[in-house]
Amino acid sequence: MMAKSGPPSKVASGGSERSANTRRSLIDAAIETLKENGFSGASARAIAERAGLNQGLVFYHFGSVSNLLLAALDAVSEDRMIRFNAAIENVSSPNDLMDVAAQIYREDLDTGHVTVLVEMIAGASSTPGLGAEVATRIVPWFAFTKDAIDKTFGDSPFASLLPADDVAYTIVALFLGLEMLTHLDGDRERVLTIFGRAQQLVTMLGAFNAFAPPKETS
Amino acid sequence: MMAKSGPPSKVASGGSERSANTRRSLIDAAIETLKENGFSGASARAIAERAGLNQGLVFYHFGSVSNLLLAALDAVSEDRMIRFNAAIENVSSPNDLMDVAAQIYREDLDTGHVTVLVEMIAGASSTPGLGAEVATRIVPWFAFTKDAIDKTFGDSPFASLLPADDVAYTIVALFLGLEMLTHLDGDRERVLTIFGRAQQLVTMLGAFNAFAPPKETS
DNA sequence: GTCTATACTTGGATAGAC
DNA sequence: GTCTATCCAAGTATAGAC
Repeated sequence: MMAKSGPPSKVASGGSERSANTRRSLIDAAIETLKENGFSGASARAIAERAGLNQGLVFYHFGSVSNLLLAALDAVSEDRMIRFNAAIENVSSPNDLMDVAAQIYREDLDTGHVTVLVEMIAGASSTPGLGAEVATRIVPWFAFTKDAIDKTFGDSPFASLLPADDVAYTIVALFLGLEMLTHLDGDRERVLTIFGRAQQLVTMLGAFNAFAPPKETS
Repeated sequence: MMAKSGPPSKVASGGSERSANTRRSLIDAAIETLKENGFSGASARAIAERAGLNQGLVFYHFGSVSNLLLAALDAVSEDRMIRFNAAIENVSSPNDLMDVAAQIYREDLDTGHVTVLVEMIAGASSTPGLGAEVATRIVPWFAFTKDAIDKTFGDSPFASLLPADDVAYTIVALFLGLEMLTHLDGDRERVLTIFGRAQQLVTMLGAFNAFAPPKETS
């Protein structure tokens, strides 16, 4: 039987290596373009130029600019989830979690991965149907955050008052908002000091309620 | 002496009433377009069409699309500041403030005013110089939030641990993030219950620390 | 002074080349 | 199957009409 025709399917199965390389280049360029020029600057031409490829390839490989941007969001999400899961692997106390949260925030600022998410959310209202696609792709971020909270604050007296999924929703919102503001004013340090204060607060409340007995890091 | 020529100045002084009306129509249409179609959908054509005006008027009255969008942001900010200041007029306790915060959030969801801000922040990276302009226009939001915190939490024991301006920065970020997520998933109720829980928490910590003696609303 | 008709540029999408 | 040349729509901006 012969190889099938038409544009390559979303799944990478069977596509030639050349095709896969082109797709990967476009996705990488899309991520960079979203970070530097935002959603409204992420045109097929701008992305293809950055990748050194013909802009028509965007439509051949992904069908539309929106689909390419969603593929870029998928790539970023996957990358982040692997990193996040590794980061909370050995975390058990609220204090550990605060350390990890600050570390992750610092990384996100450097890599600009949250910027991609922010731009996609903000840009979603421009194209019918895009919002739903983006919404689907955020679910893992909520799930991850909720797990991290359960893992560390699960037996705290606050747990009954504050359902983990509502807290997770709030934390994700806070990350997005802080990313936006930091991106705008360029004041990295401010948010890092805010994380420091939050950590003090957690420590204080922990000692107060005796749900997080002081223990040395590691 | 004769009336001066050229495009009308930014300040409304001296401009004819007709000019002022046109400008106002364009600004209103720009706000609506930002809310419904986002930054990337807010083109001169889309805005002018919504206003029932020729798209060339955008450039005559504002010089560029970016300038019109900034004027729209100014209008929204001014409107919100008036409302905010009225809202905290008679507020003194943390509990009152939480009530007002929830009320303001509800209004913002209805009017979509925060959406305008979010879209402008996210869209700022597309055009050189726009970010700085937007940043300037957020300053009053921080200032307002800080004042509200000082007014209600100023004599709380937390005040020394958490500087009001850092808290204000965080609260603004949280509002922006919650707006984004709510806009995306359409789940109004979720955030309102979150506000409810936050209020419980404030009450609890207040009683705990005896800085907010229970008092009936009004 | 205000606005419209027109010029030019960029973007999305595809027909056809390899 | 992969990619490029080309087409048409949408965007910004201005020259010129009123």
